[in-house]
Amino acid sequence: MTSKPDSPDQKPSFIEAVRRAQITECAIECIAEIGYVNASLAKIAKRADISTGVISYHFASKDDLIRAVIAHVMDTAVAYIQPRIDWSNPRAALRSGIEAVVAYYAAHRDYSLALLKINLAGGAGTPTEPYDPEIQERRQRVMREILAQGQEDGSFRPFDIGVMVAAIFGAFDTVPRKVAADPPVDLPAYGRELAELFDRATRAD
Amino acid sequence: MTSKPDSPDQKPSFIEAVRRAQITECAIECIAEIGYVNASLAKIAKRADISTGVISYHFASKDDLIRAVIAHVMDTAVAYIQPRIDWSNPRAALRSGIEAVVAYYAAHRDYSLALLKINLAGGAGTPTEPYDPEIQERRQRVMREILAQGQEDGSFRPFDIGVMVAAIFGAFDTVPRKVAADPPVDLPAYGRELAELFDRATRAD
Amino acid sequence: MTSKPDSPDQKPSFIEAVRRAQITECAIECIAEIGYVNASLAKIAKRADISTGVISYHFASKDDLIRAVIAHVMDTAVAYIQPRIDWSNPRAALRSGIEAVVAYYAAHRDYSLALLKINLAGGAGTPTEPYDPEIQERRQRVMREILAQGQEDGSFRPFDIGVMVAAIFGAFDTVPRKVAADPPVDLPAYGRELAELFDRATRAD
Amino acid sequence: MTSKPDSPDQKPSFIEAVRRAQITECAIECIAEIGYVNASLAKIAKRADISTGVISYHFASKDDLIRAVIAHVMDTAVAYIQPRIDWSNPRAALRSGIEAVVAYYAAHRDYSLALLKINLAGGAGTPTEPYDPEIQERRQRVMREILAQGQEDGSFRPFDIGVMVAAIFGAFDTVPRKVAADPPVDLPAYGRELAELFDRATRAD
DNA sequence: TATGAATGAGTATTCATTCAT
DNA sequence: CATGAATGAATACTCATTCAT
Repeated sequence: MTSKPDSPDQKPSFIEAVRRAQITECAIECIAEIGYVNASLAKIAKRADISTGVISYHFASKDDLIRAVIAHVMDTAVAYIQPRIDWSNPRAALRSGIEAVVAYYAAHRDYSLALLKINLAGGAGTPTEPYDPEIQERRQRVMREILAQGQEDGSFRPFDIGVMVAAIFGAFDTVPRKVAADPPVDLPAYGRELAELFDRATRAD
Repeated sequence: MTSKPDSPDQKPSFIEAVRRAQITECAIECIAEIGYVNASLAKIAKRADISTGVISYHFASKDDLIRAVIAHVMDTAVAYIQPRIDWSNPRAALRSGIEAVVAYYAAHRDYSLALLKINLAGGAGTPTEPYDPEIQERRQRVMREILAQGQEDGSFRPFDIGVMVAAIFGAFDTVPRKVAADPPVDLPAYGRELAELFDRATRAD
Repeated sequence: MTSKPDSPDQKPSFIEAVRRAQITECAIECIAEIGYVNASLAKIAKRADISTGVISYHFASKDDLIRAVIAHVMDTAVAYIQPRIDWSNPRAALRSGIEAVVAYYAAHRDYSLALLKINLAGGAGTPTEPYDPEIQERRQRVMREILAQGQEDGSFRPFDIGVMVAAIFGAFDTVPRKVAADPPVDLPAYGRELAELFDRATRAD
Repeated sequence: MTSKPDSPDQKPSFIEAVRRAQITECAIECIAEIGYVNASLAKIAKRADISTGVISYHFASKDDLIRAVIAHVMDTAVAYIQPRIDWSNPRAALRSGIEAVVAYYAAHRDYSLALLKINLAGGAGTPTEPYDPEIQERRQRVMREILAQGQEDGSFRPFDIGVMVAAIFGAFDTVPRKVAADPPVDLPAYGRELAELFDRATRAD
């Protein structure tokens, strides 16, 4: 749905895939480092040591590239986080989920930083919406499920799920800035702190 | 370091102040509406119904203007929030503080939205820092004090203050997006939910 | 209807008018010389010895500039041709009209050449339509009137007016290529030949 | 001077000829449909469902391809029109010639449209000449002969042959735009009108 | 032969900034 | 003080062409 071959889905051709991956990676680094605004195709190309035309050759537009970036980040995030969630009960799921996200952010600082910056750059035109609202939805879906389950089985108190999810992801968005902070932050501890924080914020009684 | 180059720091001159205020205000509206990226000096000037040269005359650079925007937003925020904090005890201070911030965001949607967008656009060059780290510091100072007091007098449990502050402000940053959400969000309720959330997250026992 | 000031119609400001005229003139020369396709803003700017930004400053877009070119050519053409038409009777009107058009083309070779090239460059998207069908309409209106009058009063035979007008303007479009031909063409004679041609083609009997 | 650089002018090789024909055909369609300007090699290649490199392999340059297009159109035109000319006398030849050309245009709308658009796009550099003056010469040769014969045997009045030929072809160039006009034009009638027009314009007395 | 990947110049347009008036 | 005009660099994107495979 992203790329250029209009003859629907032939074969992405090995080198094509490699190039796209390389460009996507460089774009992520660029955005993380200098911001979404300043990450021009020229700068991304220079970082990849290719000509700008190459990017246009492999991606239909800058928007197409950005969507590839988002997709890549989301995919790796899901792959990393999903198996780390302990589904034995909602409280455990929440704690492990939060810690997994922080761990992922710690492991892929550029990825999460890039995603954050893209999401807040402004997007289509509507002032309040992030780059792609559907992306936000996908990000939050699992967390929403955990909270709903916990309220159902009585392990969580009756709070507004939308507010809680927003707060949790608001907290997540602070992580990238901490990753390379000086002095360095103990990220596993950061994750545990957040887990404790939201466990207390959500649990019954 | 800010404005007029020639006369070192003589008289801010009435008209000077008025113009700066007018331009600052228009810049805020512009940034909130069309995003930091798209808020060019030309567009800001058009909104203020002045020529672009006027902006350059009163502000040394676009960066200078943005700093003025930040300063203005911060000042009004402090003026709004400060007197709304109930200092009778730390827990009351935290709750009232959180609700005051949300109320401020609700009342000055453009201000907070602009600030948020500026902070995430990429900034000076350092990868992890927002547009101006000192600004962030100022924003968080009061909240930090409240938490410290509460831990001292035993009304708060022993958590990492840095993490808690980050989480609280992460939650704050979600508010602007909710302000103009469709369907509209009940913002006082949103503030109360957040207050309850962080009260539970912080209180002793 | 053409230009940039959105505050509807203040004052075109002397220098503004001068610049627009200069740029329009250079655009005409460029298009006439190297073709509509190759007449990039950069080349037009170079010919005017200004930076490309100046063009963008005075014209909202390239399309806007082209429309200004068309309008300018049309205006001068009407001003030149209109008073040269002898309205004493349809046959005289047709002959004088044709000769006036050829004379205009001879006098303003670049203008007519530019118009011709613009009209055939392809325009909006529809394959058969010229750049702006309405322009074509305006060009042909007077000639259409003359022919209709002549058919009414019996001085012209009953032919299809649309075909005749097309043929006449088809003949006009050949003039620019003759203007600078080598060996040079006797243009007044060319005009007289065409007048004779279409007089015979149209007259009764 | 045209294609393959290495083997001077050995064997055009069957597949070579086929490919060239295919590409030429697609180029014509492209130019007719989206205009000479927009008909990039990439788009032509896409239409032919081949890679862009193939075009560059079979044609030395885009210019070379365009010349092939012109040649192909000219060849088919001659093949179509030539046998339809009634040579019994000059007036019959003129009428039948004109109707044959219009008929050809009607039958091969894309061909004539493409030729027209190429000729007016700007060409080599000389301002007044169409893409290839020699082509124009070839187009007009037969018509020129007919007119000369008619003047010799007294069936045509003494007019300037150059002017008359120009007018006739000027009229021809209006046909492609009529072909796909909305509402549709009755083209045989159009041809008959033009024939009548130029018969009256040329005949003696 | 044919391909798809790559290049580098070129496209229109926007931008922050400067400066004479 | 303010303006409008001008600049030159930067923007995303397209193009004809080349070349290793």
